[in-house]
Amino acid sequence: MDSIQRRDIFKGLSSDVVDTVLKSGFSVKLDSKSTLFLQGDQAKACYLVNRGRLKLTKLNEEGKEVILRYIGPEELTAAIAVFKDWNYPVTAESIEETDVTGWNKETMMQLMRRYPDIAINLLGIVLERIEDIQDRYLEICTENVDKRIARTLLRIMRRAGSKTRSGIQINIPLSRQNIADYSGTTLYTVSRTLSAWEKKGWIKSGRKQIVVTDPHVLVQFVETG
Amino acid sequence: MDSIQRRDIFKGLSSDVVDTVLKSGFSVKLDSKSTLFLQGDQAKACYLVNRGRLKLTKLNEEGKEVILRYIGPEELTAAIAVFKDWNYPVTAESIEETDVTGWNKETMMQLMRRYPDIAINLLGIVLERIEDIQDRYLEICTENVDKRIARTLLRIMRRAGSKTRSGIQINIPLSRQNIADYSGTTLYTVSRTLSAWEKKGWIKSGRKQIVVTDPHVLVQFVETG
DNA sequence: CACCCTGTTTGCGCCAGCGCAAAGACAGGA
DNA sequence: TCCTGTCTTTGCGCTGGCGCAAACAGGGTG
Repeated sequence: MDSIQRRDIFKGLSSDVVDTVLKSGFSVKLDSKSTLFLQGDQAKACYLVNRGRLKLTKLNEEGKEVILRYIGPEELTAAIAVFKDWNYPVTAESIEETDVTGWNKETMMQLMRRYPDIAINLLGIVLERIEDIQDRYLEICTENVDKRIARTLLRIMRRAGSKTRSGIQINIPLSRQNIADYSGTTLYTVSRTLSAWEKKGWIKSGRKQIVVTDPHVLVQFVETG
Repeated sequence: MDSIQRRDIFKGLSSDVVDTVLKSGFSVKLDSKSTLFLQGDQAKACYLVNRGRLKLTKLNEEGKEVILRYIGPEELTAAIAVFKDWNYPVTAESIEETDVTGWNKETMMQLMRRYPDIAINLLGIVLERIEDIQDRYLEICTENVDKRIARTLLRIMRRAGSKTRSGIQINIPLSRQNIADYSGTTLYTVSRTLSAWEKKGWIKSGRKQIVVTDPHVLVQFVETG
């Protein structure tokens, strides 16, 4: 799934062109827990994360939330903003200090026409995202909670994990509620499930932090019963 | 959601160019219930439906199925095929006699480089699809079955409904199982739910066919409790 | 050090929705 | 016309997961 390299957006472009493109964007610095854009707002710009991390969430009418994705360094979000009068379908909020580069609608459209590779790269990125969400849609339709929680941990681990002596550490502050919002369940169920796994020695978890001590057995778990 | 017009893929192109593009594709004719491509196969081409309709489905390891989308005339599918060595993430099967135009990987890539508008249009199409699936993902995470079934009917109705004296008829043969696979539930639950709505006069249904007699009250139902 | 705030755990009861089983309904073919 | 295969309905019992409530844990702050 991570077949696409980071900084994909510039793949195939000469460094001169990359410079030009970067210069045509604008820079935004965010504290932790601040909002880059809000679901429903008129979409004005798309963004590349340079440092830090964004959380993309979506709310329904009653205020229930799901997490669609975390966007880390060298990743892009809000490609939607390139088109017409669409609104942001999600909310983007920083979960730590974050720097991003933004391009507004017209700029990005001009860039894509001048450098078709940008449009093509963007297409590749969006296609990768669609695969991810389709996979998750299938999972939530067909698999029970335990497996979905396991898949959530593995997913996030792969994109934001680092090897330590005791296992693979997830470098995002993840509360039980966050995991629930990502897996389509509740904080209670996540807590119970993680407790069970901790007893089995599959993971070690503290407040808002998780170490997957035995990734292999977790993978086994999602693949077999 | 249907803000994007059909035949979007050619938007902004002169009719000469459209001709060229169409000529560079190949034509495929399918009987009803035949497979255009299979999930997991190496992705070789993307397709535009000229006549008929495709059903896009995705299976998990245990053989459980979800329906991701129906692809009707003037709509495109398998944009994924444009890139590298990806495999089809879904299966496309005709649900009636269907004619499609296909472009293989290299051809499409050349076309996009020559006519950036094609890449841009494709991007727009894929972005629309991602919004749709994200909406559905949110729904299945946060809403109960009845609402999801209602939304499914409305969705399909909007894309494949025609006005008749008794209401809006859905022009796709939809079994209870199909609706279940689209809504993330079971055929039993769909059957019970539709029975209830039929008693209330919201819909009229026969074997594999549905007429929404009162679309307005259905909309009301999904929006309020 | 004490306090508070936020996050986590766990017991308990409940119910939405699942899924078997069996009957019923309809379409198309012979 | 009857028969067969597919689709649909409905009764019934069960259970996975929800969600309240209440206790617990631990980091940060004054």
